Amino acid sequence: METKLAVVALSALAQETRLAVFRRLVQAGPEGVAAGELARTLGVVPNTMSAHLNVLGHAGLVRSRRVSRSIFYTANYDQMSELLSYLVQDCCNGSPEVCAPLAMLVRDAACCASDQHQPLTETA
Amino acid sequence: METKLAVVALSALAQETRLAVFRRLVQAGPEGVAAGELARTLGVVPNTMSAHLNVLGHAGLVRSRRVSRSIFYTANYDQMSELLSYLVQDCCNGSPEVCAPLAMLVRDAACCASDQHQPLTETA
DNA sequence: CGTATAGTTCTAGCATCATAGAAGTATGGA
DNA sequence: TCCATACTTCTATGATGCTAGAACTATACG
Repeated sequence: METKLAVVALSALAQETRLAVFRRLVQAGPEGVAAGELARTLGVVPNTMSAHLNVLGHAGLVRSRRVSRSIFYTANYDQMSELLSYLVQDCCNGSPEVCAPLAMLVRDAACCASDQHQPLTETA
Repeated sequence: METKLAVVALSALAQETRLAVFRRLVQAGPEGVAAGELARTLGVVPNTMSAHLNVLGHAGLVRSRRVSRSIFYTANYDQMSELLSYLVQDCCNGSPEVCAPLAMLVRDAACCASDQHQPLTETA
């Protein structure tokens, strides 16, 4: 990840409402949550929520898809993983063999994420 | 980690100079880097750098210690781990068995960090 | 004590961001 | 076509943040 994009992503998360939205979407999984429900449950007027979602989307942290009249937002796990990787990257330069696996794990944080692999909901 | 603190930490990292400083300190390891050297190498005047370091310190992301006339700053790996944990926490609520180990790994990101355990440099 | 080095605090100006009212766009149903 | 629902875009205002000049504090050394 590039520095500028990392700053944009961190700025997007550095706001109480947006951070709450993002974590809610992370927890919600691939199905996502409608913009209206996010606004309602977080006590924010729709236009403000829309502005926040726009910021998160511009940072690549969320994606949206229209379902009838609602617009569902989902967390972009890949982007989140890249951001985490960027933060721990080259951690403790002296002992990379310790941090390398961590970075890989973080990179694999695309759990139940992209459409390429299944959510693994059957194990529960 | 509490929401407010997470926002403060993310805000601290959501700025180009501060993000560069933090990553440099993450890479530098336990020894840290002097404030003056950070200012010089990143092309920032000392007082501005001091302000940035103050923000990072207030967020708990860095610690400082005086060595003669210089003040050395080090990354607080524990706080970083907590922040990463906070972001991936409860990821994909449907399949926690996938994300739980990830969260634990991130929590253990205190590699070569605190004075409690060794850097494990012998594996190389 | 006097001077140089290393950082910090004070202060002010400029820029960016968060918020919400009002208006506009898109979908669904009668 | 007409209306209701669901979001978004436009706009303006108040708040917060970044930056750097100037002055201040702390350490080192002769």
